[in-house]
Amino acid sequence: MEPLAVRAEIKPSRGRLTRDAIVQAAINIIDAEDISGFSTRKLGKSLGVEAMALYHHFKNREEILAAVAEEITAEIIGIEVDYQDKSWQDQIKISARNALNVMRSHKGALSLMLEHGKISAPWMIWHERQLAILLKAGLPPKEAIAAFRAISGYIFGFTGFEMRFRPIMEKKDFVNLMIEEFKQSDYNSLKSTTEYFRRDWDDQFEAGLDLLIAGIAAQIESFNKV
Amino acid sequence: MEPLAVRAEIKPSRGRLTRDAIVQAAINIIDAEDISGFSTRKLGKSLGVEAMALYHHFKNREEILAAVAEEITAEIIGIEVDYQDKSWQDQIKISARNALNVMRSHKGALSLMLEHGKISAPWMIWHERQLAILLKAGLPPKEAIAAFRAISGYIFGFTGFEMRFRPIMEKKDFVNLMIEEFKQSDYNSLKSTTEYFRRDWDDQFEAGLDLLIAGIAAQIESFNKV
DNA sequence: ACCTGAACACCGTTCAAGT
DNA sequence: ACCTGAACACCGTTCAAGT
Repeated sequence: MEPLAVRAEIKPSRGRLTRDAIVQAAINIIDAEDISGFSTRKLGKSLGVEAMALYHHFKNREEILAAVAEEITAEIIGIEVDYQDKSWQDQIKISARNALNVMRSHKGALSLMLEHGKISAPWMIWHERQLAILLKAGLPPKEAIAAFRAISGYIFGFTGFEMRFRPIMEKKDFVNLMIEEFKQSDYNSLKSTTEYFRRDWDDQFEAGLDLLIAGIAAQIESFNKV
Repeated sequence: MEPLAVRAEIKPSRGRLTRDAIVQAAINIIDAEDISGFSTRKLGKSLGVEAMALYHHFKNREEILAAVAEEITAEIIGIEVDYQDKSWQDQIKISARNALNVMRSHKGALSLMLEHGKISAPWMIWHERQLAILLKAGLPPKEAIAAFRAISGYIFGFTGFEMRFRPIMEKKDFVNLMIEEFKQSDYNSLKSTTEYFRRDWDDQFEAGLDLLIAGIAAQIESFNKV
């Protein structure tokens, strides 16, 4: 009979690794160090395991990153509360803001989704919910898809730019650098707006969304008239 | 005196490498093999040079990729023709379509810009031109920036999704797979629209842009009324 | 079934050395 | 000034072996 101590040491390391634990550890690394700081070897180490152990749960690195993208998509749709009593405009706004907030908490989320995202269950739920809102609001299928793509494109595009450029624009010397840059140029439109670029990201996000919603509302109205 | 043949062999390899040549070679690799297939060693080999020679022209891999992102941004704004006689709506549409076309010809462009893009000269020209159109159309600075961000966000977000999901959706068995997937679900909105998803990308891009333009036009009108 | 160790082919980057 | 060769610390992944 073997000493219990040894069994006790080995037992908890048996089957300890799960897909969920791996995905969570991967998200932690990517949040802290960006995608460029992610490696299967680091991931293994953070789980107290050799990197090769991961291959028992995932086919390869690509599949791990696809699972991370799916998990973040699940986070985006998961925090959506019941809002059936709200107008379609408010429903669009609430889910858009949720998406923005989740992406803000995972800086590399968008690149991850664009490079490794699959058509996953949460991704389909996102489609389903947005389409349901737009169809119920009165858009025919074809127009609903165009509106859906416009909204999703805007949300993720805006977020992508914010993630990349906001830190640069919010640096103390950004405006001075730009003014210096513009001195010998004729970038008059940029000159007159530079100061606004670094402020009010939340308001700007909402304002852009309102433009889109106004366009959609006008289209719904035109359909109702016929 | 040394034999000329040797000098002739060595001479053309002296100063052969330029930043432009490196960037072009990098674009070729990324277009053909995606970002994941890019390495400084491959890049060197494609130029007939050791990878370490690149370090004389660029500080590191990151700087090469930033230069690639800048070059593609230059392509996006470079093909914009003179359109001063068009309406602001058409000017927005033409430049949006140009951006879409360039991104279509460089599959990995968006990820590249979001991960390695800097506030470069062509990037500023893009801002300047779009803002000039919107300011001239009648928007105050703050609203012009919101509209600019909405348009740019939409263009790049839509394009990002198209690059990632269009190839998947256009596969022959996509609709069947989705129908199979939906059989035991209540994704009713998706069910009724699945077929539309794979078609008419150009029309959908235009339709989404029209929604945004309609919203902006309404806002301009409201400013004119005051 | 689940994990390790050794190995392979590949990375980015440095540094001293060559011309 | 521009490029190479050797070296270093890292990759992703495979495979046979351990429990």
